[in-house]
Amino acid sequence: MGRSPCCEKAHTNKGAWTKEEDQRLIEYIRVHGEGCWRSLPKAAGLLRCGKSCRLRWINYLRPDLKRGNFTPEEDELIIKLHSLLGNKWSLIAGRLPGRTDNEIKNYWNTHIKRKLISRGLNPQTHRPLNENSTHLDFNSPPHDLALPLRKTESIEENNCTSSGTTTDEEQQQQQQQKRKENYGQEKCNQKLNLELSIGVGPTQSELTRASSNFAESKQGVEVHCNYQFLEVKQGVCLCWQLGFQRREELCRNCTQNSAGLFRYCSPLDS
DNA sequence: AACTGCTCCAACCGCCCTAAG
DNA sequence: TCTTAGGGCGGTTGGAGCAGT
Repeated sequence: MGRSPCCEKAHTNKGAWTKEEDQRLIEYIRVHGEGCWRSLPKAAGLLRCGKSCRLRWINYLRPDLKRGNFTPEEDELIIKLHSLLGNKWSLIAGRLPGRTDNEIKNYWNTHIKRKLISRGLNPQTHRPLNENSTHLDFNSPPHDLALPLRKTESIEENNCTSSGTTTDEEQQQQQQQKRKENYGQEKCNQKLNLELSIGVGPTQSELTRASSNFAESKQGVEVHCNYQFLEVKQGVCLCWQLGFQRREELCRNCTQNSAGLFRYCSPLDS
């Protein structure tokens, strides 16, 4: 049994919004406020999916949106935040008032990627393009790591292909693939208590202090973040947890603070 | 003018998470 | 504890607009 669709697709409009639809949506939200997107279209007299209404409002109609080109300061802030957060566009957008995750995502894909490449940097890793990849890759588990089956993983979940039949080997491959895909997320969600933070320098005292917030100017765009810190639970080197370090002892990338927590620390610009 | 290729971005899709029952 | 609806998110797509030929 699959999930029921979010709306009756046969009776909804798709594609570009008309001015009339925009006006109806704006007017409805002005009177009733945001919320309950599923029932909104009917109440507002719109032949649209609730999700579509939400997207239209959040990405285009919201009155607090800042339209227009990104400033160089915003460019740099996005780059810095991406180097820390990866493709967490909503988190990045949260640091750029008036910008939406969709807008930033599009801008990243169309402008900033190229900008970084022209600087000789890999847009995903923020490291030099010609450098051998030795950084922490949160999306790939170590090759030799035996990954346990998740509790929620069922055979039914994995044994169907588009043709409807699979061999045992295919099933195993699919399960392994799925586990690999889940690995990075799982590491972050379950085993690591990651505290992302941006600081101003590499010293130990600053490491402690740097669990803090961004150093922001009045406009919230001037950010000093030459280093990235990832903090993990007591007594375990982060690199070991991720499988990049064979022994639990401290590796060269991690430092231990006074609370016994291990931090991964690497310069963003290196 | 017509065609082609490229860029940009609004919108959609499908999955995941979470709160409520 | 389990199920499900609803919201949120990241990845992808499609089409409008523009430049080059």
